[in-house]
Amino acid sequence: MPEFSNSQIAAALEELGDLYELDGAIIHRVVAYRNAAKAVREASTSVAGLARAGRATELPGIGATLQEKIQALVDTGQIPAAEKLRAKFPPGLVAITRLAGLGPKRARMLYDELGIDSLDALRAAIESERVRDLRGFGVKAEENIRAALEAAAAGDGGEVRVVLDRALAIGEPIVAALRADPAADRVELAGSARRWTDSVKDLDVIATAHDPAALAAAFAELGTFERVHSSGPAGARATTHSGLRVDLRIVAPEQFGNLLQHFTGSKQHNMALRDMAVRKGLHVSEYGVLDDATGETRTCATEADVYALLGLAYIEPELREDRGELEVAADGGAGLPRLLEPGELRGDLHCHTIASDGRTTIEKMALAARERGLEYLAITDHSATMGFGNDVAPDELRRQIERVREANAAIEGIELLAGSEVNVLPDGRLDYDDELLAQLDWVIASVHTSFRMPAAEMTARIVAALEHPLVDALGHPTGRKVERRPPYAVDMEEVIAAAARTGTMLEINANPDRRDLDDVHARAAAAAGVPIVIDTDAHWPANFDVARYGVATARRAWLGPEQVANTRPWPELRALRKRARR
DNA sequence: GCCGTTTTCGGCCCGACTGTTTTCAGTCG
Repeated sequence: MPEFSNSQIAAALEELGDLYELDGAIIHRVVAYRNAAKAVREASTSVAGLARAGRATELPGIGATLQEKIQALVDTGQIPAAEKLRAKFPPGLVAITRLAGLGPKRARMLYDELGIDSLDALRAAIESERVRDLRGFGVKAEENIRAALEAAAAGDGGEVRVVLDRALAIGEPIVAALRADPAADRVELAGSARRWTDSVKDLDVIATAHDPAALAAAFAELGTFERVHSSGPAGARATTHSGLRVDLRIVAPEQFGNLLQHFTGSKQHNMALRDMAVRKGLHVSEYGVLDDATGETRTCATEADVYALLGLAYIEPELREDRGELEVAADGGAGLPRLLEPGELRGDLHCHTIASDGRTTIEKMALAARERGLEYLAITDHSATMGFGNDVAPDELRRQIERVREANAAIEGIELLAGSEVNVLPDGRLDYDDELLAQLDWVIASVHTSFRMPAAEMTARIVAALEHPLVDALGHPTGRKVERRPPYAVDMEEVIAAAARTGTMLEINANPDRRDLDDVHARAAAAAGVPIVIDTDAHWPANFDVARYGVATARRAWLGPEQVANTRPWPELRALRKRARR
């Protein structure tokens, strides 16, 4: 029986929740499965291992029943209840619940009354106008289902998420323009963009204004939009030329804190927050906080007031994911981390030049890094077996080391380090020999080939690289690309344990398309005592500006400056490398 | 199905919108 990963267990629990929902279970039971799936997905250790030891109940939202079901899954490969329900409901039924406007209740009605068990069967029923006669449906419902089916067939039925840098490239200028408008008072980007998630579905902007209608009109007239759906004193709603939906909400100043808190989310954070509030007789919404004791609704001009009113310490937006932040904030807030700030990174340990697939010279990269206030920069072109740009064969690397030393002597104000991003071969070996690696100041090992190896082999391959005495850090550890490519199959718990054991650092690659380690893994790695490095992987001078996405991932991982190695001056960081500690 | 400085049983976030209904269920965020 191959080991189940946390994400596989989480997917099984999600599916079981969906099946119970179709089966008509009370919603709280369904929600319990979804909460459990979230807890499993975000757990910092192997849930399969926990379940086998009978300890999965240590995770929030997992009790005796779910412990038993997870144990059955990891021991036998299946959950009996899921097998039974799968036999009861055809897989096409779940596809129907995914259509816009249709949920489990209505899908079940279609199945029970008309035998509709697939999208094709649903389409046929719509064509023959049989759906309109069902209780709770009508002609309008048929029209909406027809549109949802067409949207699904055209491929735009699914959720389209935009990687954060593209979304901010749209959202930040909108906020700047609105702030500059004479009608505006306060303007803030809210939503998941404010929490710096990897990608977003839409943008939410929250504002106060002394002339709301004028601000909404100014918003509607920005050249950014292909279409403005609505505009009035309460706000406006529009879609950009690139298809991103942007909502502007304008609110009275005394309610600004409530609205900003609500629309910053996350949904999970807000649900847990409201649940905590209810226990104190308080009811939180975007409009205020209703107190059962007085029957009055209090409004808040700032978010800090909202949290204070609930007896909570202020929680930074990046932490609002219901990953334990509320419990810590309720306990006085001393357990909330002092998060890393962008200006605290002193160096960058991963960039490329024309020696491999970068687009400019060592000198130009050095000047760009210095301009951004960095004290040191490692030049880490790809190693010999890479197909990117010019291969850096061993002799070429020797010349590159010389070039770095010369540039370092010529350029004041920044220390240049000779490094390499060395490929980890499928068998775990590196493609330079140790004599050459030992001449480098900094060695990053990365996987760039054979992504589809089985998990056990990939894990062994990466662990072998971590055990190499001259590997200082592992680059983009899971190989994922945000919204484009899932991580390769690898046991990250084992990788993190190996990094901790060997004293190898793990990278948060700041490229917004990577952000790898992700927030969950970075938090687990830091908790295991692994030093984190945040690198831009810059291929061009302007790429150094992506550092903020790496900082954001670190903040979402609860990291402070002491856990991020490149907040230290180079002499201190140099001494942290395992080769210096032997 | 989970959980408890109200509770081991009886709760479980809140509001908007839609379309179908004669007062509300289902879906969505």
